[in-house]
Amino acid sequence: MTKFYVCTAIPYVNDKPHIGHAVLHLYADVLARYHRQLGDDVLFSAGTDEHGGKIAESAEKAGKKPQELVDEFSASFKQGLEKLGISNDRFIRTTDNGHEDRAAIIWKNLEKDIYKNTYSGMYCVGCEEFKTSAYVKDTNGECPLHKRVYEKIEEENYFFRLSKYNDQIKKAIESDEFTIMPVSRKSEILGLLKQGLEDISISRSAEKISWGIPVPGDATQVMYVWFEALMNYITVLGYPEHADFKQYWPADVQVIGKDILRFHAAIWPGMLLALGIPLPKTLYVHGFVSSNGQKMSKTLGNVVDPLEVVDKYGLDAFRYFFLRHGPSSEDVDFTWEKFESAYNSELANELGNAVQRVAVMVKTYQDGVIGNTPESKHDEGAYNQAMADFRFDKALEVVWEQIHGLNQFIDEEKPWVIAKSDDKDHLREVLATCVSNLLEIAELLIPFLPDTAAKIQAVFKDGIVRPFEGTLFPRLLVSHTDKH
RNA sequence: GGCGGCGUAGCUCAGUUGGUUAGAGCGCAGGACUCAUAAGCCUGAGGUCACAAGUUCAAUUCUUGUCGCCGCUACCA
Repeated sequence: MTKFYVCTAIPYVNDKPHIGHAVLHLYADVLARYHRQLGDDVLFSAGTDEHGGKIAESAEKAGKKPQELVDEFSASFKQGLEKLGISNDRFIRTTDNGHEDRAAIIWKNLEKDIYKNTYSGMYCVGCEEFKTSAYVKDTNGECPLHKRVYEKIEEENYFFRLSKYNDQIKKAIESDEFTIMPVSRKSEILGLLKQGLEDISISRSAEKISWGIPVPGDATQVMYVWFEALMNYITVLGYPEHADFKQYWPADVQVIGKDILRFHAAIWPGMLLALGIPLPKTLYVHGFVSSNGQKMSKTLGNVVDPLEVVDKYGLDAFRYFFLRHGPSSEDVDFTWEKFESAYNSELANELGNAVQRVAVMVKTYQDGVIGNTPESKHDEGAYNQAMADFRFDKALEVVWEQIHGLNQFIDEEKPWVIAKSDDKDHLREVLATCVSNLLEIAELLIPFLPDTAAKIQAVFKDGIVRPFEGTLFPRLLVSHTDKH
């Protein structure tokens, strides 16, 4: 049995989950479901990143202990995943004992490439990152992402000899031994590697940032949160000794957002090389979700809550929109107008209505009896290729072509005309063909719209049409007005 | 400043290893039908393929330049 290990970046939990997190997990979920359907031994891991100064700060503001704060936020992330139908097998928290213990082991195993040095620089607590002097100057001394002034920090830190692995990483990426998708991201990181990676600071003074995993053997330092968070992809498998690690590593796909490419395509592979374990096979990098072409932000007031969409239109409609209209471009643009248009024309009119018209005809003309369904097998090459390329939009396009084909078939055959003749056999044959088409479509939809696929199967499965309550994707009558 | 990408029908995009009529979806218009969630099906609409120059028998597709947009990165000779 082929194994398939997919893991998502673990969100930093100093705020509630947003639509970007939803999309991240959605893509990984589709891969997981697709590979389960193929019969692979799938492990899908997600989780939350919970240490660092920013969380300590948020906790203080909220008058809570860091642990309380991350317990709350982590729980809301976990709950969010459930509501989005994310089928992750594991949920790791970087405050789990298992992760903390194993992070210490990893640190020890990396020690040949760790050294102490004095670091001095401008630091943004928001980014948890030191900034170059040029960048500081460019941004007028204030982080544009977090709207906060940089702090000058000078301290002794541990450093990781990342520069040592520059060429190995580059080679692995160039040769696609470590594949980065889409290709534009591959060239982006190769550009960076061409300039050469510098060693990175991987610890912080425990005095300043106490909310972190202690550096083994040095109580004055805690691990830099990013350095330690990256380890989750193997600590969740029980690195180094657990059977799961041997079974599932290397990851077949790691799914991340474009903002953290550098950590996953440079630092993380450097760590793995230093540990002497294989690199992930593929890194899939997705874009952001914009709204009307603009970045979603609280100040603009255009933030869309994924759960609001799910509550209003249903889970599968949410999944559909981002899978069909997402991965084709750098960023997916969400507007209620676009969403509703896709919902009505593609889900309600084309798919939902096709299911309805077939079900009703079988019921009306044949008392619900379908009879023997012929084998329906379209060429799924394009679909599978699209899945291999992470082009979920293209895969769905293939499915929708098939839906269109079914609607065409119905219009050409005109079962309602046949029904008026005496040719019962022909009618039965035509309708059975429609049903087998729908069952095949349902099969293809399983990774994308699991509930819808199950509903379609439930209606047509056993040779008779089972009544189903309600409507698959009821048409929306009222149009939502987008606020600007 | 460096590296990379983009600019194609009203909108979102695909495509051309250079060559008679440049494609899809949405939107729009028209048509035939009625099983269905007033859904579905069919047809059509004709865009200087950013601009300029160059290479070529021939460029939207190659080269260079200009303008505009975006991503990464940096201040180095």
